[in-house]
Amino acid sequence: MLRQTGNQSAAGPGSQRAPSSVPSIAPLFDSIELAGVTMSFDGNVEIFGEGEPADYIYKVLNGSVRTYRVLTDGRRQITAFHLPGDVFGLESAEDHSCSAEAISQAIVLVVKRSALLAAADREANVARQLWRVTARALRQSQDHSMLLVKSAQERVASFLLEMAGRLSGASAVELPMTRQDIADYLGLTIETVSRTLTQLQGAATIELPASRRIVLRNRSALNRLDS
Amino acid sequence: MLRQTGNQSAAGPGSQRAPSSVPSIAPLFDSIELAGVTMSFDGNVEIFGEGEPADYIYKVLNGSVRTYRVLTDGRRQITAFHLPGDVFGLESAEDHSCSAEAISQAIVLVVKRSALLAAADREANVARQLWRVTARALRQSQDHSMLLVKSAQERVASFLLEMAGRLSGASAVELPMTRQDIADYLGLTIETVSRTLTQLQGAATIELPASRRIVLRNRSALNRLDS
DNA sequence: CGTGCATTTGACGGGGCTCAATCGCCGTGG
DNA sequence: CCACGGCGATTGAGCCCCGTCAAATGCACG
Repeated sequence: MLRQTGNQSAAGPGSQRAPSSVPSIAPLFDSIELAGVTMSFDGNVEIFGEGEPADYIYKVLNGSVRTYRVLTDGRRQITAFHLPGDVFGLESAEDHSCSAEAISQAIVLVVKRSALLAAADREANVARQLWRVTARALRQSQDHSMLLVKSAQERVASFLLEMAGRLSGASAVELPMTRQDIADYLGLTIETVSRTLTQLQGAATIELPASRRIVLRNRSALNRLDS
Repeated sequence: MLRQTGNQSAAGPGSQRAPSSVPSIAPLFDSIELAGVTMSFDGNVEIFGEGEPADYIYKVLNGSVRTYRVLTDGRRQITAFHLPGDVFGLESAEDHSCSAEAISQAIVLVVKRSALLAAADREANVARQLWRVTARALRQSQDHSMLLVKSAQERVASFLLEMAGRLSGASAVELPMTRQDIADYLGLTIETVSRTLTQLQGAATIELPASRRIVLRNRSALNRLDS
């Protein structure tokens, strides 16, 4: 198993190379022999930084990744969580508009942007996939904007439903991220997130066997809050 | 001058056709003879609705357009304002993820989605432009998300700077939208928007000769608030 | 068992929302 | 020319949700 840790920022494929052929399943990365390189990042290690040249495009194979921006006063806003199968880092501009960090240990497929764009020029199918993935990210970003204007209860309920849908789809969720991550994603404080969760637990809407583990007891109540 | 008003929703090019050749300047729409159709919409008239099939892609030639979503409880969140030159309605999915309305009278270039996608399949250059425009919209959506976690003062300051940059770039701005539009864009109430503006006027940061007209007196103070 | 970090819980204050009244602008008609 | 009505915008009063500050609890690891 390959492992590349402590690799700070501006992560192009470094010394460790993947065992050549990676069975890429994603629509964007198959049909082309872009055979990227896989890299592994420890938790809280930067994958790329805001403002850095966007020379690579990434796909989560394992683990989870957060992309975020930092305001001048230090507040951090997480723009998206990326789970296995998700593509991130697609920028049309030269530079990344946000930073990316592994949440816990994550294995990521890395593809040279120039190679992908060249392939897109050659094969219309690749170009179409590239556009679809970007358009889907746009829709998700808009979904996220909708979150940010709701009440704390609505934001937390929406978040739980989103995560339950993306991780397993079952009613038991093993969250990969901390309360601080959740708070920065929802535009709340950790205290408000925590209080809202215990409040939902008190209403028998959810159950909290462990801080990272959440069981959805009453999905319709959550959907009602989702508004 | 062509004019097509009261055209409710699901707006495909209707009976009125443009005087054939439209000098399209936008990167996305030139280099192809997609010679779309221009349509005119009165203020507050729907151009397309959320959930409707996304059969067309649009570009503002004149006037301004808002795209928005409505939450189940009736709250409206404006996702973006589209000014002359802006492209909107690009969806990879079959259906529109939001609704679009003209703010005041607006003239819009309409291009069949299938034609644009076919052209993208034939010409790599078109495909690249399509991707670039979508990626830029993604970045703008993320910028918008950053707005929504700031304080009221910061949101209004950011909004004024954004609009000043997009309309003219000068320090005098003639806003096309109402206070309600601004509030729904910033995730605030009209009262808070209004109070914040008068507050900024009191601090000699801006001037309000008319409710729609705003003069930026102290740009650096606004930048400081923008945080 | 002790240390460190994440999470929870509590008390309190303030920023923005709600409800309501007033103002200002503009078009219409007497 | 002015009165009136309608609508958008402003202003005021009160309250509540959520942020802030602080302390306690739980949990993993040495």
